[in-house]
Amino acid sequence: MSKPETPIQKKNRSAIMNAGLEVFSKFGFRGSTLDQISLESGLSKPNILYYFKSKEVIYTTLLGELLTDWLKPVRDIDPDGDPIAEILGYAAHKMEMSQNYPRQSRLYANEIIQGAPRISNVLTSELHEVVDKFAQLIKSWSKKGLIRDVDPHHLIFSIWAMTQHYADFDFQVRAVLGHDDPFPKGEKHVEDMLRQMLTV
Amino acid sequence: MSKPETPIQKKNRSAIMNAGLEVFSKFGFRGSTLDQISLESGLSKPNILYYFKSKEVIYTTLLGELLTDWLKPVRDIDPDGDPIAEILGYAAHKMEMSQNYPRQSRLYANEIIQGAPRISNVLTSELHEVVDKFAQLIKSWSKKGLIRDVDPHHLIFSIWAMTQHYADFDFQVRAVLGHDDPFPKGEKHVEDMLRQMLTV
DNA sequence: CCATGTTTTGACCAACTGGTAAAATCACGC
DNA sequence: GCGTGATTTTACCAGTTGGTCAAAACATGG
Repeated sequence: MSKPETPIQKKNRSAIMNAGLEVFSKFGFRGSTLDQISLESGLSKPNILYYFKSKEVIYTTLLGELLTDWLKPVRDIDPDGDPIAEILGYAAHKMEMSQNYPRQSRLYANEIIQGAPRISNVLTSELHEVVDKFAQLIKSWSKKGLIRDVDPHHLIFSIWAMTQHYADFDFQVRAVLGHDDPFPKGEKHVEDMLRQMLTV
Repeated sequence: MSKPETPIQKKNRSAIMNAGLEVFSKFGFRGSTLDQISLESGLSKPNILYYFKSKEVIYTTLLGELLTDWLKPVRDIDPDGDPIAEILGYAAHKMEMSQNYPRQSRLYANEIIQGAPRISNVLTSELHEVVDKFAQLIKSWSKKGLIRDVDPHHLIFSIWAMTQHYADFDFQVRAVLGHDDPFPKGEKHVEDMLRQMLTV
């Protein structure tokens, strides 16, 4: 029914989304202003509000899109695949996301640090559920002796932490490394780390 | 010369520091207001500015204290100690800091996510230097065959990431775990992970 | 209990904030 | 090239923000 989107709408909406991501990922919801988004997108403030009815709607739209992308790769893990390949594949995927979409990662980090005021329900329902399922799968792999005996939840936290670190703390990582690019080596390191942890 | 601090100054300054930490760690510099700090500390806004000349001074004072605490445990690593014990000890220390001082960790995370506008010089000088020294030490341990051959810088990133995750993403961790307390198990997991990674 | 320095408050300000309303401009099918 | 709806702008508003200032209240040693 609802949406025959004109090309100009498509263009402007996406410009706002992009500018919003840029600004919100740096300063969080409270620290960001419509003027910043206006400057970044090249659209006037009232024009932005013509496409999104409030600052909050821009923010929550971004968060919504993000959560979908965030949960998908967990759901895509194949219970019948090779355990170590599946887990390493998931980590590699997250690593690519950190490399190619660091702003999304920082937006998410900002939201969680604040106490996830706008997505706490998703965390306690959808995320909780999806992660529990993954954790059970890991447990079952352990029991079958296909991987080392590990705490599944904390293993998942480690994967998130290590991979997202390259996006969220990008600035620090580069400051410490100097001119050395973080990525090829970081990816190998994370893979190595997980393989050591999981190989029986 | 300068500072015979009266008890009342001491009390109020520390109340402001504490309130500032509470607020800034949640909302970052831009997202925080003096009114919030005023409410949190119980001091009126002009009274706060009587003790610190601006919002920025409160923030940078907090960051300064933080960086000292942050760098100290890296400097305390004993080059002549047992390699695995030293590295695991450092990780355990960071883990305790995440448990006992999560707000500091989140304040720092917020600053880095923003691109570290107020501490980039410290990162590229002091932190860079301290970390390089630690990395060299790790490298030398590897060469002597005392630990596995690992990328020292990325190992350090992993330790930071895994440990700080429990502070920065506390909300998510608890949402995923439900009622299960993150800490005793998280600590064991991180230790296990690092031991597997480092043991030859 | 007074004098002096310290601490706190109330009143205020200019800049910025998210958002509105209506008029002006534009795009496009006819 | 015209009319209609989509888009953009201009002008504006009320609330919030960081910060100032002078006066008031307080503390404390003599």
